[in-house]
Amino acid sequence: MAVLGSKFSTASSLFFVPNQFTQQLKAAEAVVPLYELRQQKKLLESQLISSLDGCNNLLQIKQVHANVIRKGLDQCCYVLTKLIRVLTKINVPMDPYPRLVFEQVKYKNPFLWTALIRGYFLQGSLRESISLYGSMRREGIGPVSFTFSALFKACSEVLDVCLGRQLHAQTILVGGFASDLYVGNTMIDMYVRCGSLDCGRKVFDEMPERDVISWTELIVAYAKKGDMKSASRLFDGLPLKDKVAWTAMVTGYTQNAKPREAIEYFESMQNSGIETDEVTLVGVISACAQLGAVKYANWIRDIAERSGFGPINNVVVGSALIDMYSKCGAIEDAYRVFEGMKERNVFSYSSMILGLAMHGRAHAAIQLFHDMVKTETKPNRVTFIGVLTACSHVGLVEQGRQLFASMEKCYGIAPSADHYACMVDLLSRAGCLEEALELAQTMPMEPHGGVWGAILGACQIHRNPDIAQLAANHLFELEPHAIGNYILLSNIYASVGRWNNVLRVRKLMKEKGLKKNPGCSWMEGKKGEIHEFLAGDLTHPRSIEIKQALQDLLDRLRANGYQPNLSSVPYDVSDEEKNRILMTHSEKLALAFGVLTTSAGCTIRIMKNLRICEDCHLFMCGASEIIGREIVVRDNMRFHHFREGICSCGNFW
DNA sequence: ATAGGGTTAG
Repeated sequence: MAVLGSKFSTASSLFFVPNQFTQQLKAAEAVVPLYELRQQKKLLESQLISSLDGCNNLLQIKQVHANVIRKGLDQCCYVLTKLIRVLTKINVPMDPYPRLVFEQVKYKNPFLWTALIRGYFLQGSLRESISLYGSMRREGIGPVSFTFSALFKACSEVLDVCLGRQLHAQTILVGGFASDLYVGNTMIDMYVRCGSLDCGRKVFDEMPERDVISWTELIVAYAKKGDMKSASRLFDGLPLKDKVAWTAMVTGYTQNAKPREAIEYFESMQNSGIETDEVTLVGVISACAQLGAVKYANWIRDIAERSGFGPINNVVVGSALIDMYSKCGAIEDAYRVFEGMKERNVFSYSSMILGLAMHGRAHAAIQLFHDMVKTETKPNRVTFIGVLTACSHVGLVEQGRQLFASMEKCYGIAPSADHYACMVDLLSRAGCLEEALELAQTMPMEPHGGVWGAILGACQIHRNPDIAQLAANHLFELEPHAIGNYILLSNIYASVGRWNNVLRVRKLMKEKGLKKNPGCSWMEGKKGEIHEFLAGDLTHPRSIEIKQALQDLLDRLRANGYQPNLSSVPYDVSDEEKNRILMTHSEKLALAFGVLTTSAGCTIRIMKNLRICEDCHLFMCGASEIIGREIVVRDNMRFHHFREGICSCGNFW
């Protein structure tokens, strides 16, 4: 090949020596079979590599290795590098097997060296790894930037920032590598993954040359830390913004609970002519899920479908859409997406199960779980959270116990504190407060806020101020600033008329400088605009009409047997005053507005920032019957579908 | 070959 190459390697041979032209042709003919041979070898290599990719045990790898030797590729660094990497992946000790593979190659390239160095490193033989790095240098092979990239990658995998720093020093010592773009980028990534964002930033600032990857790495790091200000400042300075960088911003805002900004960035991204892919879509879909607005939900779904990443063929987009529609209150749409998907994985099932549970369709959720385990998709910890939540919302204590027991026995999943929290929730809601308390006190790990919070919540349903105080004591330690716990405890005391205790809790809140969140409800208008209602607030332009509509509703409800639940007012005031306060609750204002502005037969959808109170719940039940409409309320916990006087939660929330 | 992604309960 080298001989042939030299024969027509210069232009002069072609143009100035005519009698060589025929030689050229002959040479070309000779090249063709060689070329084919090369293609064949390439094909063979890639076949062997993909079969190595499919290996997950030593025996399979050894078979492929035998095949490699039979085909005469026992000196091919490309394939053997892969072999060593696969052996590393399944944790085969570097000595002796991978080491032997390495030794048998006469001309080792830097990739092969690096594979072995990385292998030793990942298996904890740091010294061997460093000494190999020394031998490599003595043999005059590198290091190449790739070696450092691999080593930094290894550092970030084992989160060893100390060694990372030493290697960083090496890159400067050896000379030149600290300014290499690849090395720099992997260094940034290493520091960032190890939690040293500032060091990553320093590397970035000192790099003589940066590319969009360097920028994006840092943007993501700032976003993950919750510092969107720094992230967006960097992004603004980025000269060439590509798809990944834009997506990092969209997703960053989503992950920091800023859905409107995420959607804004997505729109600017589209306006800049950057194409959308599935990763971007997933970020925006999550943002729409947080917004909870059906209008946006349909908007992004359309975009997904038009861009060729629709839910039918794309399992990730599909799963995100299921979650989004559930959180927008459109559980039917969520189910239609689920049904239409060609492929479903554990995310799709878990999202659907959680969605059904959130909407009070517990039996459907449990049924879906049983359907799921008949398929090849194995449930994971999140799936169990979903199905246990479902049990708890309909009070299926026995079924919940069985499922909980089956986690470890049938699926090899050790219950986590969160799963215990579900069980405690299930028991305490069902009225077994003592048993729930005992489980919280005997569970194998320290109970977290979720566990005590479940008990506290159930104490309101079952009017048990003593256990409530006990749970609250734990909560005040674990979450001293979570205002909801204080309010809940005070409401529990209020509901049984222990006003002294109510005052004590209020005083505690005051001492800690905690202020009650005002209740707030909102509705999506016909054009997608948001109408917001604060408790007791009459600043809406149509508040006179709203007040009148609410009064009409109240009169009709009373005529139908509704009696206001006065214990929902946590103040020690007259019954008359209690009656008045109840009618200022924000969800009632929103309901009256909904009655005024939507046409008959149309579902009224209300969102609320706090948990719906008992009286409003009762009121909604009655209203759904009287006006003959479905009312959907999303409170901070879950969805309530009120239809013909009955709520999907079975008065159990 | 170094950058971006979906489900979590009170």
